[in-house]
Amino acid sequence: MDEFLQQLNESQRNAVLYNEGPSLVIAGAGSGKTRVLTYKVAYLLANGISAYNILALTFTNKAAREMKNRVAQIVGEETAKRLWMGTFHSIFSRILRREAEHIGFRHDFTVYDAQDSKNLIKAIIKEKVLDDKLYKTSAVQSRISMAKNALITPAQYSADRELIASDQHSRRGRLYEIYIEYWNRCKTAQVMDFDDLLLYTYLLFDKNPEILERYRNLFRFILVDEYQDTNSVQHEIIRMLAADHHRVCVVGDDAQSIYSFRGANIDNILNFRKVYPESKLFKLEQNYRSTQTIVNAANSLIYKNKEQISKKVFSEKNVGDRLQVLSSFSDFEEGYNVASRIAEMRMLAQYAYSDFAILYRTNAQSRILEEALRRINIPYKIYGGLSFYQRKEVKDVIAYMRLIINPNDEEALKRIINYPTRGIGDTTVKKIISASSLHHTGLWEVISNPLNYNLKIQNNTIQKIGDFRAFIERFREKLTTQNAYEIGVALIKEAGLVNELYEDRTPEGLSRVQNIEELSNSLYEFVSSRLEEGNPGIMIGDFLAEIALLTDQDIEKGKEDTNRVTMMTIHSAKGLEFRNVFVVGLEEDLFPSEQCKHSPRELEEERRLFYVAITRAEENAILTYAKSRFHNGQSRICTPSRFIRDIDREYLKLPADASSFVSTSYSKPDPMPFYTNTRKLTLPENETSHQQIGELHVGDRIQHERFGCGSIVELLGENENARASVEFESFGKKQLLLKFARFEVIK
DNA sequence: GGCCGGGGCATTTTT
DNA sequence: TGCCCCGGCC
Repeated sequence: MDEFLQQLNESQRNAVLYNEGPSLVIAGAGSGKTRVLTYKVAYLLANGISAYNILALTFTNKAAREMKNRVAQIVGEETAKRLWMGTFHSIFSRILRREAEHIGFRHDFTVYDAQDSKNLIKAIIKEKVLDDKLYKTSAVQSRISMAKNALITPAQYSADRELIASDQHSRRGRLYEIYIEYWNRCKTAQVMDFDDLLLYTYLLFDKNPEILERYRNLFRFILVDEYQDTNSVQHEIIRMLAADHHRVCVVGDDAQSIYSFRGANIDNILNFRKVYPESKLFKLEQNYRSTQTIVNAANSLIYKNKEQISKKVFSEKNVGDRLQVLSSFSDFEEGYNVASRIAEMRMLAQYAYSDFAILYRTNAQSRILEEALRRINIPYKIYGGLSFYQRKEVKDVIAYMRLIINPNDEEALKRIINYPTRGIGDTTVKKIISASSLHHTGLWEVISNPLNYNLKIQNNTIQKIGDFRAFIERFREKLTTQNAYEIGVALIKEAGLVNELYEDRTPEGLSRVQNIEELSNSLYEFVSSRLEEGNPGIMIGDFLAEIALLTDQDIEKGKEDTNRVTMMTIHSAKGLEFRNVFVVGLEEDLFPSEQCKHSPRELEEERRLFYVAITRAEENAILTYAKSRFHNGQSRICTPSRFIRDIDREYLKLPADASSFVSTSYSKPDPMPFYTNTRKLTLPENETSHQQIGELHVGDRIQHERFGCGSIVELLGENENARASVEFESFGKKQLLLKFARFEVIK
C-alpha cells in the first residue's frame, strides 16, 4: 500500500488518508481525481473495511466502470466485485428492486426512458383536453422532473401555493393534475422513470426507518464522484445514509458544474461544509493535463465568477503556446478555417486525427463543421444523436421484453400491441387504457378480461386482443425456465419483427435488421459473460434492468473507429481530454446562449461551461468565432463572445482584426457574399464505398465471435453507419455494423 | 396504415 | 433553413 501512496502528490495523499469523518475534495480539472478515488477505496479495503460496506456513486456507467477496473487492478477482481460501486441510478434501482414491496411496487418493475415518459405526458394532456399550445409536453415534463428532483411529490405539489401560483401565471394552472395523473399511471403500470429511481429511494428511506437503518449499517463508507452535479434528492439520500457515521467523502469541482438545467444544485457542493461543519477540505490544485498557459487562461476566465470555492490550479508542464483566437466572416468560413488549421497542425507536428476535438455549444453547429471536414477528407466522428437502444427497431423488441416482464407497462404495450399489425387500432387501445384508469386496475387485467369492463368493442376485436394476450402469456410462462437470449431470439422470430424488415431493401432497412441482429448478439453476450462470471442473473428481467440505464457512451466503439477528429457538445466533453481542442462559435447569443444572459447565475454556468471546454486541452486550445451565422433560417450578424474578453490578454493570440471585437460596437457589418455563393456546394451524402475504414481493409480476414472466419469484401458508409460486408465461410455474406460487430482481424 | 405536406419550432441531456 | 409532428387523404 505504501508503494501506492508514493505515487500521489501531497494533497492527493492527504485526501486518501483522511477517513475518520466527512471530507470534501475539490478536484480541479485534470488533477487526478479518479486516482484519488480509486486509491482511497483500495486504502479502505487495506485497512479492514469490507468491500460490501463501501458505497461509491458516480454519474455515468463509464466512470463507474473505469473506477471499478482500476480498483480491481489493485485489490483483485473478486474483492472489487463486492463493492457497491455504480451510478446513482443503478445502485438505487438495485435497492428499490430488493425493497420494492415497501413502496407498493413489484421487484420486476420496468423503467421508462425520457421518450416513454414524454409520450405518457403527451397522452395525459390529450386525455384531459388541455390546450397543447400552453401545455407543451417538454415544458410539462421538465416541470415534473424538476419537482421530483426537488423532493416534491404530487400531493405536496398540489398543496404548494407558490408552485400553483407560478403555474397559473404561465397559464398552466392544471399542471398539478397532470403530475398526479402521471404519477398514478406510472404506479399502476409498475414503471419508474429516471427521476423516480432517485425519488422513490428517498421515500423508501424516509418512510421506513428500519430499512434506512439497515442500509446505514451496510454502507459504512460513502464516496461520491462529481458532487457538483448532484440534485437535491441525491444530496438528501447521501445525507440520510451518512447521518450516523458521517464517513462520507465527496469529490467534485464547483467550477465544472454545468448541469443545473437538469436539476443539479451547485449549492450542494458550495454548502457541503455547512451540512458537515466538522468536515475537512482538500484541494487538488495541480493540473497534470494542460500547459501552464492553458491553465492560467482558464483560471483568469473562471475568476470572473462570483460564486466559487477559492482555489489555485497550477500546472508544472510546459508553458506552451497562447490560445489562438480565430475570426471568420461566416459560420461557413469558420468550418473551413478549423478544418484547414487541423490539416496544417497535423503537417507541422505529426498529430493523429484523434488528437483533435471540436467542441461546440449546440448540436446544430455540427453540420457545417462536418461538411468542412468532409470536403478536405478529414475523418471525424460525431457524438450525440440517437443511441442504439433508442432506435425504433431496437425499442420495439425491448418493448416486447418489457411487456413480458411487466404486462402492465403502458408505454411498452401501446408501442407493440399493434406492431406488427394485428387489427387492434388506436380506438381500442384508448378504450382499454381509459377502463384501466377508471377502475384503477392494471392494463393486463383489462386485456385479460375485456368483457368485465364494458369496453364496447366488437367481438372480432375481442378475439384479436385474446390472441395477443395469449402470445405474451406464452412467453411469460418461459420466464423462469429460459434465459434472456433464448427468450429474446424466440421473440424476435415469433413476433415477426424481422420478416417485415427483410422486405425493406434500402440501406436503412438493412441497418435496421443489423441492429436487431446486434441486439440478439448483445443478449448472447450478456448471458454468456454472466455465466462465465458465475452470475446467476441471466434472465430477461436482469437484462432489462441493466440496459434501461445504459447510454450510447457505454457501448464499446469499434477499434477501427479510433483515428478520427472528435466532434461533440461541450457538455458531453466533460471528463475527456485531447491534445488540441477547438472551441467554436464563441459569439454573443450563442455562447453565452441568449436565453441565459439575463440571469447572472445562468451566465456563470455558461462561463463554467467555457471553462470546461478550455480545460479539455492538453497542448493547444483554439477559440473561434464567426461574424455572421445562419440561425433559425436566416443569417445574422454576430458579436464575439464576452467570454473571450474574460481571458487575460496575455494568454491570447488575437486575430489581426481583433479591434473589431475589443470594442463592443460594430462598424462595418460584413455583406457575406462568400457565404451565399459557396453554400450550395455541399456534397451529396451518398453511401460511399471505401478501401479502408480505420485499421480495416478490404480483403482482410476476420474472426467473428458468432459467424467464425470470413473475409471483408466491401467497406461502406460513414461513422455510425460504417459497415463491412463480409463473406463468411459457413454463414455466407453478412453486413456488420462496425460500431457493434465483435470480431478480430486475423493476421 | 402509410404517405405526404403544412405549420410550428428551434440550448445544453451523465440516467 | 431544416426537422418534427400532426392531420388529412388515399
